[in-house]
Amino acid sequence: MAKTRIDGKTKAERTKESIYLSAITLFREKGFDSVTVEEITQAAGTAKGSFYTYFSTKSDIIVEAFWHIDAYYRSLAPMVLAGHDTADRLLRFTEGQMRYISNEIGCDMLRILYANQLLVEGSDKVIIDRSRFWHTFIRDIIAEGQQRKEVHSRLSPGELAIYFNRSMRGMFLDWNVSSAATDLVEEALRFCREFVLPGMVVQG
Amino acid sequence: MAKTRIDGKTKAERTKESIYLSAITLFREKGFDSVTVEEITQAAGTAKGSFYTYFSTKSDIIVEAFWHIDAYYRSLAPMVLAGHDTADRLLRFTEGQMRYISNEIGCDMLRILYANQLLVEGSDKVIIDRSRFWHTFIRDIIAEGQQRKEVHSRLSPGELAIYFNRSMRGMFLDWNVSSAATDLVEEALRFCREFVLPGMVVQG
DNA sequence: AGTATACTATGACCGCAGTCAACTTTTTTA
DNA sequence: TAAAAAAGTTGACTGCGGTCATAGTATACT
Repeated sequence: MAKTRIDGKTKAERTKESIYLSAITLFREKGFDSVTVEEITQAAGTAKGSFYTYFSTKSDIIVEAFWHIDAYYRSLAPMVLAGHDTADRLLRFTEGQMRYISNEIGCDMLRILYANQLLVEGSDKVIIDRSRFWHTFIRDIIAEGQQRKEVHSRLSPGELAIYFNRSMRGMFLDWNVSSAATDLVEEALRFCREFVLPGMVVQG
Repeated sequence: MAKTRIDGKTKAERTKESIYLSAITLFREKGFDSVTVEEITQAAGTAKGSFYTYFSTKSDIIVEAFWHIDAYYRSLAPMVLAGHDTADRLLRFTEGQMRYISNEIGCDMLRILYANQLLVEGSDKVIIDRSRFWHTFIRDIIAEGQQRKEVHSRLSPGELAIYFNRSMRGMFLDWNVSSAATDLVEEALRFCREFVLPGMVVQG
């Protein structure tokens, strides 16, 4: 007998989703640190122990949320690909990304994500995963750039994508450690345009 | 009346140092997570509460240790400045730095440091502090490079130093999140030589 | 010296993330 | 459909980082 489904979801799926949604809502309302796991499960109508059936740490909620961000990045694709050359495309993507992170995600959630990725071993490393759209999209833009002779080819597209995204992670880190003291979009575009891109794109 | 000193140190200084040394020793022996604050203070011959008279979190011990690292970076200066051009110098510094971090500090301590800098607000942000030798030394190398026309001058030396070091923080982050899956020295030199420097130094 | 003031030390206590053994419900097996 | 196995649920419990009121001890003041 197949699993009983309500609204197309098994009981487990519904419990997990309920916990996830309660958590996200509470984090937004009160901030990560001011929410307890007990509070989350109470809001979700279940017991504390159930949280750990579906998530291995409190911050895993945020990791889960970041796996979903690719959907947003995908939605940027048309606007990004409308850029007339590789540098323009990478700048467009960066602008969209930074705007989303600083406006929708926020410094605090990014902070928790990065700390999780550093401290929690064995968890999926969403920030460096190469199967994410963030990576493959940048890689494909670079690959096309190389074909157009707009990007140097001392390195493969995959490697260049890793290095480009690594630089952006450095940007995120600095922004976070400085407690969002600067405007992320502005600062990232400058960093990208003046520092990162000149080494990638042919000429300037 | 001046403070009573023993071995040139006040009582407070001796207590703090004793706690610091016990902590560092225990972290090395058992790893950060397996050491409790109580254990540290016991080894230091004092009470748990005293730890928080001198340090505001357990990980502050590691932050303290990182302020001292500049002494090591300083010792690298002659070897670095023997480099025949700016790119060579930056590579030499990077090699020394990465070798030190991966051999002497280790992935785990770096992990704790970065997590601390992300999570603990109000603490001194040692990883991005611009008065540190790490920053000023790189800045000065770049400034000389600009005078020699080896480095482009779209950006000031200070800004270029921030961007260069930001890239290295991205490197540290990736290395850490991947749990030191690659050789830091090798990977950082490649990243630096093939990706970061080409955008800074004139020509290639 | 004797008192006031600042600095230093203490450990019981608190809050919360994370664990776990017992329990309930669902699914599979026969 | 009944028994066995697996999946999901529970909340009391543990361990530890961090706090705080209290106590102790130096230094400064008169």
